[in-house]
This record gives sequence, structure tokens and C-alpha cells, in this order.
Amino acid sequence: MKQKNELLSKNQQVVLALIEKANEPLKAYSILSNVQKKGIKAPLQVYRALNKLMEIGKIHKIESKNAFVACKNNNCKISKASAFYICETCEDISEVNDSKLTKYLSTFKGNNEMKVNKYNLEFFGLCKNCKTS
Amino acid sequence: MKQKNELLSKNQQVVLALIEKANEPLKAYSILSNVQKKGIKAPLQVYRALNKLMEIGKIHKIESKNAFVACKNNNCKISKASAFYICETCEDISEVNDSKLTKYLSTFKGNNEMKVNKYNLEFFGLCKNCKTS
DNA sequence: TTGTTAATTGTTATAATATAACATCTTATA
DNA sequence: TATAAGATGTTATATTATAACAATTAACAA
Repeated sequence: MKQKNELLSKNQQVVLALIEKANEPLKAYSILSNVQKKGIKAPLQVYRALNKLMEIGKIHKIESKNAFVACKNNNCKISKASAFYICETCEDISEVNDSKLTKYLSTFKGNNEMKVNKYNLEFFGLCKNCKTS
Repeated sequence: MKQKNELLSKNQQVVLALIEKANEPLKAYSILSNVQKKGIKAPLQVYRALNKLMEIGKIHKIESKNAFVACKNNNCKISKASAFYICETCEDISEVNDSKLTKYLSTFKGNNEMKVNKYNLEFFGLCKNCKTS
């Protein structure tokens, strides 16, 4: 199926559905083992779906974990900006949703005259639960 | 040698020297092949040195590239905060050195009450050279 | 100076993550 | 209806990283 109308292909739908219903970032091979019953048999099929989903902003990659989460910020149309909190103790990850931060970073100009298209930010620390326990 | 006085062990010195003289991020296996003449033979020896060097803030990992660069910000004693510009065209990577950004992010409190210990930020875009060419 | 301890080293094997290369299929649209 | 873009399926392989275990080194305290 030629991808018009923002329609997702079968493999893309299957992978996205799994990631969306998970409440934690999923790794590629974990995704693979969970979609084999849906007919996806090889790593490349998963990675291709992941790449497409990242392109259109439906998911983000947590680079420091090699894991993938659904975008929680209004289903970003384009994946230009992402920021996460990562708990170093319980590994819980949540997406930062702070419009000031987004604005600050999207318009950030350092001293090197780069034209910034995109950024990824990962905060590490202790989440509310792990702080108190 | 027990590590007091901030002294680095032999393998750590060898790996750090290579990374410091490189003008681009180096990948672990590229480091390995470049230090074999110095007696480092196995991936683990490289990874162990890299991990130690990251701990003490001498180098940073570019998560999106799985590559390692020397810290250019006053040889950070502790690797708590890192930010990079990454050119999507020429792959050139440079460390952001902006005290306002550092302060903003180090004291950032979103809505989730996380205690932030550390962060990593990667800006993607076009560097000065690639913009004009 | 000897025993203890923590850090480091060396080594083999293997796990985990990701892409190359190539053939085929599907469907929108020119 | 031809074509081109996107998607699929498949095998093999490349790349990145750690497990597990044994041995060595040197600071420090008894």
C-alpha cells in the first residue's frame, strides 16, 4: 500500500500498537518476540517499522537505552524535539512535556552557528517514588 | 595500581590519549584496532577503560552515534552534564559550551518531581560549513 | 611485612543491537 | 497500463557490548 493519508502499513500498525500499549520503553528484539504471532519474523521488519514510526513522530528512541516509546506529546507530526526523564533506579521513563523547555531548546543558538533541526534530551535522576523509598 | 591521586591506569591512559588526539568521536572497535599495538587486545579492555573515563568525566559518549569524545569543558571532574552539536551532513560533532544552558538544564524541574542528577543533550542540524555549501 | 581489599587486567565466549543485499509485491497515479 | 515509490520477506552478517572467571597489582592497616 502506498503511504498516503498518513496510513500505516500492517507491520507499522502492529509495532506501533505494541509500543503504545506498553507502559515502558521496548527494545527492538523484545518487540520482535512479541509480534511473531502477528507474522513478523525478522529483526529487519521490526527495525523498518521503527524507523518509519520515528520519522513520522509516532515514537521516539531513548538513545541511552536503545529502546522505543510512543510519543505522548499530542502525537507529534514530526519528530523534531524529544526530552525524557529517566530514573536511574527503577528505569522508569517519562516524556517531558514542558512548552518553555521546548521553546528554549528549539530556538537555542549556541556559539557555533549551527542551524538546529532537532534535538534529543535525556535527564537522569531519581523519580518521585525512588526518591522517597 | 590503586587509583588514588586521579591517576589513570595504563589502559585508561592509552585509550584517553587516543580519544584526545582525535578530532572526532571514536567508536569502541575503532579504538580497539588503534590500540592493539599498545597491547590492548580485547573489546572488554577498551570498554572498561571507556567506562572509567566516562565516570570521571574525561570523555563523553555520543549516545546517538555510539561514539566517544574527550570532554572539552575544563576537564569536568564529574560527568553530570553534556551537550553536543551534531551535524547531520558532515557528522561533525562539537561540545556545547554555554553556561546559561548548563544552568538552565541543571536546575530544570519539570512537572514530574524528578531529582535530576545528570543529563545528556544532542542537537542535530547543519553546521556552519554545511549550511553554506 | 604481611594480610586484606579494591581496582585493574587478561581472556574466551557470547549476548544484544542493527544493517546489507537482493528478490518480490502492492497500489497510487501519470 | 506502465511506472515508480513504498512496503515486504528472507538470509546472512556487521556492529556494539557484556558475562564469567582467573590472575595481578598496589594502597593501606594491623
